[in-house]
Amino acid sequence: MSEKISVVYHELYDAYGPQGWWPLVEHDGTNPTKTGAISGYHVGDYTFPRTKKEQFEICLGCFLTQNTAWTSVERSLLNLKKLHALSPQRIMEMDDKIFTEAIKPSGYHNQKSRYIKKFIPFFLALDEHVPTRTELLELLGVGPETADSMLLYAFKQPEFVVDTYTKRIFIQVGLIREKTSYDIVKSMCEVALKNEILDQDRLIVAYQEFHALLVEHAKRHYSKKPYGENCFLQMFDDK
DNA sequence: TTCCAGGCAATAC
DNA sequence: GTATTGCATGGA
Repeated sequence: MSEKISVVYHELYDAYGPQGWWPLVEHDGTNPTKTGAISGYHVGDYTFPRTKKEQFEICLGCFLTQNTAWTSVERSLLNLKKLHALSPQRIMEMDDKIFTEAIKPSGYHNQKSRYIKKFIPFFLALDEHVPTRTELLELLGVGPETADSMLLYAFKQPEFVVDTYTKRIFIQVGLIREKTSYDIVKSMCEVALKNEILDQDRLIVAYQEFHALLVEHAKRHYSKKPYGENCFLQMFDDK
């Protein structure tokens, strides 16, 4: 099973190349091969986030992208940028209604606004401390995917991110069943990559790329039914 | 018009 | 413990 996941990772990497996640609005890099991308991807540069502000922007994106297309999230982030409100301090100073209005394009804005306003004191209190997964999961609006996304992309911790796309692809190629739990899928991916990548920093990069690659592949072949049309991964469906 | 998007909390069984 | 349901905008 580990071997098969590894094959999936390498097939996707060969097909699409490095993805440059997590996108940042203030970074002007692009990846023209990416579906639905406007800007902000930093392909091949794994030095991000380089500041607390960039780290915060990633956390913000983790909330905003819950069940929402990234293009919509980007619209919200650009609204905030225009208001000079891409920092935790500025958002706390802002009127709730103005903040909520700014993130309206990404949907569920009333709940996401509350989640983020409650998250900010937690974020500021961290200072240089890296939060644990458990600490994050205790926060309102932070479930397993949001926690892992923050840990992997904002805090550079070796925590694999599973999303609906990941499960959809894995079901199609016969790796899991419909009801396989989040934690099981996460663990399967982590074990598979740990087996072949011993260096910690490279492992984190591989986690980052694998998740991004699964999203990219799913956007192309698993967004509309029937899922998996023209998906080249199914050719490796032999074990 | 209908379906879907880089989920989560609250509630029901 | 697992299964539903509400949350909401914007694009295909």
